[in-house]
Amino acid sequence: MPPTVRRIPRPTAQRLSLYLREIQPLIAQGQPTLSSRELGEKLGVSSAQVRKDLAWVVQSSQATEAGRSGVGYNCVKMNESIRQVIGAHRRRSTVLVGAGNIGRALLAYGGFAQEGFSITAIFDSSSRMQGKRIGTLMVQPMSALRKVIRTNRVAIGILAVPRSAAQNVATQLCEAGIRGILNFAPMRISVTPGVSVTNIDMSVALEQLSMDISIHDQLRINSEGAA
Amino acid sequence: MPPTVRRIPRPTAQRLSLYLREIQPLIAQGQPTLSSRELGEKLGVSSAQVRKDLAWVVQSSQATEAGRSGVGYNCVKMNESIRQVIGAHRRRSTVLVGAGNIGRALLAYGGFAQEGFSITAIFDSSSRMQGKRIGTLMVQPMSALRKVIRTNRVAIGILAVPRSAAQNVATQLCEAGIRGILNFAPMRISVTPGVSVTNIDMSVALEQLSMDISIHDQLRINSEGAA
DNA sequence: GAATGTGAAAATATTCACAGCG
DNA sequence: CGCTGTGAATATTTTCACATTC
Repeated sequence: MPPTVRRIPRPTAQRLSLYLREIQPLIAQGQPTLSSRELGEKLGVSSAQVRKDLAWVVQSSQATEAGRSGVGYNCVKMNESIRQVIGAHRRRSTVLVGAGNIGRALLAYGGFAQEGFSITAIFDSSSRMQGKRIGTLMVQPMSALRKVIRTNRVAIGILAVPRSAAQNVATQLCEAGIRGILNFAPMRISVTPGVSVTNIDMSVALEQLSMDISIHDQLRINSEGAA
Repeated sequence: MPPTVRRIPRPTAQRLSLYLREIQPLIAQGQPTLSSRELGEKLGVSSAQVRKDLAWVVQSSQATEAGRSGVGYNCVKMNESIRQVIGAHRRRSTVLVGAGNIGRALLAYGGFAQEGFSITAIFDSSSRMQGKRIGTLMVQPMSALRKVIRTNRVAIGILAVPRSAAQNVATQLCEAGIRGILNFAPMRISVTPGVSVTNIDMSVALEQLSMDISIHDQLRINSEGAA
């Protein structure tokens, strides 16, 4: 039996995306290598952390070559290996459900295409939206969802509908055989086993920030009192 | 000397927002109490975890009363205590910089007001947007930013501008004395010490999801191979 | 010298399990 | 009973520190 292949740690996984975004511009400007210290400083992460993370990448991607002592990591190689681990080495097609502001913001951002994700189709339940063009895509009725996902083997559904509709749409996505859902609705959705969900929840983020501010305040008060 | 008051753990902090959202509808329907098991099941968290988290809330908020054995937690009391810990017990005023799709999505969502956050003003550097009304607010020029933040003691800046403008605006927010920034730009921003930042990064989220899907695939393959 | 790669140590976070309360 | 509160045990993640390589 192989010695229990441990899964990639979640915090590591999150940082890999950040590394990717730092590395890419460097490749564009032709920088050949990058040290763990340099990369870490850009992101406020310790160099040891970067090396541990990249060690996971090398292991998981079965890359032939890793970093070089005294030199650093090869930017191009690292980019490829990280993208392979992330699963962004081949394009993943997505559908967007909900043609409201969030949906349009995503389309406008566009950085996705560069990262290997492409939006295949847009759906909206409102007949007012249907048939409208957003960018190069036409908004389709929900009735077309299942077929589009099946025939294009769409992996990811982006759920950008109001809370009240979210669970219903999530269920439809699951039934159509989606593999993962990026959920912008401010609620937990339940899905078929085997379907992954990532939540982007602006209320939670705002409250997190508020809490950080409160904590900061308390530290300030404490240190003033102590000093 | 007090026995080193440990800071609230970050994962706990994130879950508190989720607890809040589950509790609020229950209060509205008049449910008096909630057990850690019930709350945990709604969110896929163990009951022990919920109790540990709520123990932090009780400690940090210096609440007089906590849960009751055999009964559960008082919904109303818990709501108040959590909001106090989060710093949402009194309204925090925010400004929105960037009147694009993300900004409008935030305004349209509106759930913030209910949670104790209110958007005081909107700014945009484009003269095309300036003077336009979005909801009840008028888009103001960047030149007004500093004064509005100072005079209204605005705590939070929501940064919804393109990547290229993000660092510049962040710096302006810091100089105006902002306490925290909710950053939607797909990059790390650097800020004055003492200013908190929370990032909402859609690329990172999408890649996280992609990775989860890949991992799922591998498990499937492995277990098929093993079986 | 400058950097990687990595065990070992430390710090954090989660789960267990049970005494004790209502 | 059912449920909280919490130490103790476990698991996970980060940091340290150093032998090793270029």
